Amino acid sequence: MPGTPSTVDALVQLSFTVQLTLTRIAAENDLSVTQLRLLGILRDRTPSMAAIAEHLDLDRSSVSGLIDRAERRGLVERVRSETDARVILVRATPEGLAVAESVGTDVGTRLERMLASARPTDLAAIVRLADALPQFPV
Amino acid sequence: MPGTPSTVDALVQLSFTVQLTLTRIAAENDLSVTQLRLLGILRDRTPSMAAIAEHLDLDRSSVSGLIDRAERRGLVERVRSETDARVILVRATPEGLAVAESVGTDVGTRLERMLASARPTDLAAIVRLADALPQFPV
DNA sequence: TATTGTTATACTCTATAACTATA
DNA sequence: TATAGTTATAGAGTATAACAATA
Repeated sequence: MPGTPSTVDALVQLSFTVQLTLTRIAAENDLSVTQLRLLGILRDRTPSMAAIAEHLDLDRSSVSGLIDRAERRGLVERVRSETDARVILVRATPEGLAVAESVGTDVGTRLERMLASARPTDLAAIVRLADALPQFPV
Repeated sequence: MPGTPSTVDALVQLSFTVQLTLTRIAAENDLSVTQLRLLGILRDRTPSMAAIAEHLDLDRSSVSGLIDRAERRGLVERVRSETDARVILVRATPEGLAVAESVGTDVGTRLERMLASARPTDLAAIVRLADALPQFPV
């Protein structure tokens, strides 16, 4: 009984539990989940506005506002591309990086604690599933 | 290697994939994810405003607005409780129920399709995990 | 012409604080 | 006093449409 209702229900429930954890950690740091995701991206990249939009599956106009607010808070900065004058690159500030590190550690700690009682073989299944599934749904 | 980074990463990624699916299905039906969840709750219940707030982990004032908008669109209706004059119960209209059914089927279909290539034993693990984990995180 | 990013606008979602009505 | 719900307000997030600058 592979793709049964109970499987789908479990997946949705699991997803909301994770999202609620992320929402709370974000709120504790005065951030939204979207800002959290943004900082996660900027930990190891300096992407263009367009690349961020694609990554977050948002319209470019939404990203403009997102970066405006993050910039106003000193978390990121806009940098002109030197090879294409149309392009704006977004880079985390030192403070932004510090917040990203701290929040990332927090997420790890909280979710690991949540998983503490689970069977190791079930956790291995999660990793296999995430690898097998398309990151962007059809 | 139970609660390792890779496990946490997989869980977060899985969660965002599911959320993206839900967001898209909601958008196709001109709904938000929150309205989707609301309709899901009202499929088999007629809860009070306070009960909805608890279920969705929202402030009561947020639920007031949520129900305002759903009511304006003819999806739900407010009903006075007959046992406590302070309480307002929320009931899905026939149209709201129809939308809830349709969307519910859609979610099932899309997620099952997404899971089609997964191993049955991994899906069983998902169900066990969802059962074992606290629905409301610590 | 096509692409990148912004702005104007409008809406949903959310919380805090102050309020009314009922228990 | 305590609880249920609403309103006013403020801000974040999001999309669509129209725009300017650059390729």
